[in-house]
Formats: sequence, structure tokens, C-alpha cells
Amino acid sequence: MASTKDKILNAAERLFAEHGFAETSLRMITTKADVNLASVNYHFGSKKTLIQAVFERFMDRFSAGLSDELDKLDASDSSLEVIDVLSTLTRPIILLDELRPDGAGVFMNLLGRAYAETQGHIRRFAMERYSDISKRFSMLLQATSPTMQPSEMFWRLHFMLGSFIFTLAGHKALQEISESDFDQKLTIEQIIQRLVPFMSAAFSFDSNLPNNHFTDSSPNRLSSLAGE
Amino acid sequence: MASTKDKILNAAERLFAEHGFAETSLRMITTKADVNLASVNYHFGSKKTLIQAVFERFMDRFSAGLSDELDKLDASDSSLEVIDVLSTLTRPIILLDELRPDGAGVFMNLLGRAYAETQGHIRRFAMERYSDISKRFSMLLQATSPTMQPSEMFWRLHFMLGSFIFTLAGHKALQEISESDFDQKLTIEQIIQRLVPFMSAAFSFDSNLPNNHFTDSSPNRLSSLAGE
DNA sequence: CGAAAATTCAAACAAGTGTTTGAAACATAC
DNA sequence: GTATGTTTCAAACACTTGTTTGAATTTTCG
Repeated sequence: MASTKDKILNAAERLFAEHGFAETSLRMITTKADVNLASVNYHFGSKKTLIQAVFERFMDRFSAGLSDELDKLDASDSSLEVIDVLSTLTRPIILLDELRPDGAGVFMNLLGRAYAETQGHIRRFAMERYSDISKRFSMLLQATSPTMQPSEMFWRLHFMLGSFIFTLAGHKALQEISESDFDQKLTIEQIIQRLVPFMSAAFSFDSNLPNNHFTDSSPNRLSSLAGE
Repeated sequence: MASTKDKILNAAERLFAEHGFAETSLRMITTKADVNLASVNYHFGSKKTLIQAVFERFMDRFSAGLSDELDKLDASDSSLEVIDVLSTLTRPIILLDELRPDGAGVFMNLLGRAYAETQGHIRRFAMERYSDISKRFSMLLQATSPTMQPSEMFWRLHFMLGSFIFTLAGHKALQEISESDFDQKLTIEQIIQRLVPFMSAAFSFDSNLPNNHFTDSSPNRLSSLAGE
């Protein structure tokens, strides 16, 4: 029998992912968890800190998994390629999905909502708590492309982050469309296995290459707003 | 002097983008707009339809701008490259930014929040109302890569969508980090001009190529969860 | 002008919110 | 077994929410 605390966390994480933080009331949570209303404030203090606790439980799992993968990468002596670094994300995500039904989707949904919080008490909390692992990941990525400017790498990293969070948070809807339109329903792992090579190709693009095809800014290409 | 209706829309769109739909009360909106509380229900019927109206105003602008760009593309007789199609997104987004302060950021923020809505009354509304323009865009993209499977293209398109929405919705926070860490604050346009070539390179990656570097699945690469 | 329609307004409504309270029930340890 | 600390519970609290009402005001137009 799960403890009251865990029952609350289990119910809360599903409801938060499904309806959002503000749209989920403590009464919805305690009803689903089959515990007394007051127990939330007793065990967690407030709704705000409950949200943090839900987030923390996922994030700890994920960052531990990612840390393991990065360890493996450090241990291997083969030269690092972009895809090797990006691939370290796969397993930690899949592990969440095995932890509980649609764990990865729930986690990414929470991540996306946390990021949307402009005032962002979660954001600040995550920043300081998981800065180590994120720095480590970004260092390794930088090592694959020594000539790339760190600022360019910074932006690319967030471009990628957007793809991951957005796609996996909404994977259920996307899976449905994919199934009805193409008769193929990808699993989370299959989605990631498409996403990783796709993003690796993007990262491998060298914007410093002169006369590069992708940075050709002849009138018909790119924005050229000025020319109108 | 703006009409009451417009004053409400103007106040609402900023507050929605800043705090989210649920976290923004009608009283916050009417206070900021300096109109009577009841006028929201009088002019828009309900909060739900107000949200739709705010969204619609942006989306109409954007899709009209995108439509123009796609027209230009149809008119040009040069062979289409991926970057030509992706570049059509730039101008419509920048135009929103010129329409009102941080228009692009506000719009992307709304888009992101609308997508997060799992139950999604906005999502359904957008699906049927803007299916034409989205189909047109995706057709043109498909034309640049005739050999690519439509299902693969579908997923890539949503990977890209995630990058755009996520990055531009949170661009303010990212700009701040970029400024403090690299002493360079990019404009929205500059962000897009990094994003478009980056994504174009990703789209140009051919996953059907045999023995491709990026799909090499030797033990150290990709997930290989089975092997544990 | 003056009747009709459209709009604004202050006030109230019912419903739902997070949180607090103090007694009851339970568990733990001496 | 009794005392101590922990946890649960029903009830109430103070407050905010979106929406409605009906009268007052403004605008429209013949």
C-alpha cells in the first residue's frame, strides 16, 4: 500500500500533465488519490511546493539516468560525434516511460508547462538544482564541435530542447494523427530515434563554411525584409 | 480611441502570454483595459471565446503573411530547396513583431499554451480553420524532398514546429542568458535566421542513405536498449 | 427631437479555490 | 498501559472565479 504522500504525488502528476497546474485543483487530486483534502497541505505545505515535488521526482530520475549515460561516454575512448552525445538522452527518457504508464509524456508535459511559466518559480528551482548535469551535457556537446562558437551552440541546444519537449509532450495527439494518416503509430522510443539523427544532422551543419548553401542570402533566400 | 472590444483584446493578449489563460482573470483584463467587468461577457460571450478571439487575431495575420510568401514561392520558377520553404516563415513572424511590441513572442507564447491544452478547444478550432495554409506549406516542403516518406516529413515538421514555438515563446529568457553569458543579445529576427538554416540542414538529412553516419547503430551509438 | 437599439455600469450571484482548524484516530516508545 | 508524537478527518474559513442582472447611459437613425 502506497503512502499518502506517494498517492498524492501519483495522482497529481497525471492530473497536472493532463490539465495543467492551475486547472488542477487540490480536490481533484485528493479525490483521485483517495486521501483527505488537508493532507496535501500537511505533507507538502502548499500547492506550489507540491508542484515542485512532482517535478523533482521526475527530474531526479531523469538526471540520474542522463548522468549514467554521460559517464559511459566519458569512459569510451572513441572520438565523440554529435550523435553520440544526443543519443545519451534516449535511455533516460525511455526509462521514465517504463517507470509508469506514459511517464515520458507526462514528464515532458510538465517540463513544457514549467517552461511556459514566465514568472517561473519552477524554472528558477530547476536552474540551480540541475545546472551541473546540464552544464556537463553542454560541455560534451561543445567538445564534438570545437570550432563552433559557444553562443551558436547555446542557441542550437535550445532549438533542440524545444523539439524534444514539444514533440514528446504532445506525442499522443501526434501519434493519433500519424496513425490515421499513415497507418503507423510510433512508440516514444521510435519518435526519439527519428528525432536524434534529425537533430544530429542539424548540429553538424557548419554555419561558418563560406558560401554555404544554407546561408546563401540571395534575394530569393532568407528574409531580406529590407529589400521591400 | 480604441473601442472597448479592442481594448479588451489588447489587454488580454498581453496578460495571457505573460501569465497563461487560467492564471489570467477577467478582472485583471478589464482593470488593465480600463473597461467594465461585464463588457467581456457582453462583447465576447465568455472567457473561452475571448481566448479564441485573441488567438484568431494573431493567427489571421500570420496565415495571411505566410500565404503571401507561399504565393511568391509558387511564382518563382527556380527549383525549390528546403531552405526556401522554411524561409517563408520568417517574414510573417517578423511582421507580428512590428504590429505591436514583442508581437512574435506573444503569439508564439499563445501558440505554445494552446498546444499544451490537452483537451484543447483552441487546438480543434485552429485545426479546421487553418488547415488549408498548413497543408499548403507541408505540400511545398514535401516537393523539396520527393523521395522522403510523407510520414517522415510529418514528424520532422513537428520537430521543427517545436523548435520555433519553444524558442520564440521563451526568447526573452533566452536573450537574457545569451546577453549575460556571451554579451550578445539577438533580436527575434536574428534568432530565426539561426534557426532556419539549422533546421534546413536537419531536413536535408537523408535517413534512407545506406550506412549513413547518423543511422549507424553500432553498440555505442543510439539507444540499443535491447542490448542490456 | 425622440424612439429604439446598443453599450456601460455597479452590484450581486453561485460555485470553486487554497488553506486552516481542532478534534479524532493511529502509531510509536517507554 | 499510558503518554507522546504523527497522521487523518470533516468542517469551516476567507477569497477569487466567471457570469448574470437590471437599471442607467450613450449612440443610432428616421
